Amino acid sequence: MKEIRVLLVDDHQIIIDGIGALLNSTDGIKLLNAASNGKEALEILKILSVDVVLMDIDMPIMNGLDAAKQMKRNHPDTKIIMLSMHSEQSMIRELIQMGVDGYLLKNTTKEELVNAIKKVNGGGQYFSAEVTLRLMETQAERAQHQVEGVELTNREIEILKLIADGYTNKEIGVKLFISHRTVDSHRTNLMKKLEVNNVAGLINYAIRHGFLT
Amino acid sequence: MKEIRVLLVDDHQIIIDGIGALLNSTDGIKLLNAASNGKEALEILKILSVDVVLMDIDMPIMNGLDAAKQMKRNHPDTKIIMLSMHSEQSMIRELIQMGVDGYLLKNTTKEELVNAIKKVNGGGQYFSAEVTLRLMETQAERAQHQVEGVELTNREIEILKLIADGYTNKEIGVKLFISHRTVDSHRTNLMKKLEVNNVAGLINYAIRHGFLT
DNA sequence: ATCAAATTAGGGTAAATACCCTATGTGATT
DNA sequence: AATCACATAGGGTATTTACCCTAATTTGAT
Repeated sequence: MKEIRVLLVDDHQIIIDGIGALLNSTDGIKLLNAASNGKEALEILKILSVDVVLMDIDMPIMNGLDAAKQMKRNHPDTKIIMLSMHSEQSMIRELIQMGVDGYLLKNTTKEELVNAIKKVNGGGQYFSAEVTLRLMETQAERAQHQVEGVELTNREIEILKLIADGYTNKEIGVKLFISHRTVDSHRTNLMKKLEVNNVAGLINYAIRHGFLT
Repeated sequence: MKEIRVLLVDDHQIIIDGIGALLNSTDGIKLLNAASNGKEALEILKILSVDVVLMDIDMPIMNGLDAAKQMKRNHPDTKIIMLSMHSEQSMIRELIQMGVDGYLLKNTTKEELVNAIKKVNGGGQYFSAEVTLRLMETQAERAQHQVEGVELTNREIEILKLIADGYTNKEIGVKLFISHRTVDSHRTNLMKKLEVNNVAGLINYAIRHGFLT
């Protein structure tokens, strides 16, 4: 039987080493190069033939979300499993709509990981039980702000980071040499785009999308 | 030469499996049971003799910070290496003052990990280069709110979570059947305890200490 | 039984945010 | 030339937060 060619994408070297050690001792799975962010992963996909991409969501330079989007466009046959260290409630729906084939939460075991890789390689989907649960809960309870396809401008991201760092509009204005009213405008636009209505919502978004180190 | 007995503490099963696979293939290191939170780890320490504890900071039930504090009190000979997935700026000083023997950031390699374990087992300290750098930067630039030995009450933690979820004082009051002025009192106390002065600071604390799933 | 901590709650005020609105300049695209 | 996205900025207002203060009640521990 042909080996499943797996590309590992994670900015945590220790996880690459760890999962690498796990998968290399598994028959039927061949681990290719590892990439430390989405951009690198896309470069590798241009060169190598990959069956399954195992990718973290939170990464610098290019996050897993954007990377998955591009991969599905350029390499529709390559399967993608997202491996998330947090449990991002609202993002899961977006990923599924995007066509991601699997989603594993942090408390995955070696067995589940191997199982998931084999399943998606065979054309199936694999979502851990916790994800499925959370999905239904999201559907039922929450107003589920999906915020699909939202794009923030550079200035907005810059200001979002400063808000998350605890600076007030006035302080941000001084820092960026603009009026605090302008900062307020950006803040309002951010909240409208992200469908939240206070600073807590903004920060939660910033965290989920890796704007905070 | 005697093997180094290592206890792994992490709530991410995949990391336990991964690092487990790494360390089991390393001569001179014997991996004991793994624990998924600080409380479990302390239970294991009561029973087994452990040379080095390798522990994540963000964990449910009992986080790495509190666990390390207790370990240093009850088992002063056991060495502790903190393994952090984020890069928490302000926490590092606190850990060092607490007597933690090593601190590794997420982008650690297998080599560095093994190196660190051997070094602290021999009575030394090991801090990754990035940590040292960040430490000096913290010392120079930031106001470095250390917040050492701060303890939050159950009610405070409950309210902190709700604030981080984006609820206003009024909404929290309705939820908990108390006056919004009481919520404000708790909010004020939280900010005083944590030495921050707005909701962003509170949320950042909540995240660093794993109060947010 | 007593004491300390936790939780409750309010008075008062200044600052900041949230949320409407309009409007201008700039640079890229068509 | 016209359009559009972006960044800029202000008017106005209601709400919320931040930060002082005091104080009563509850709860748990010695």
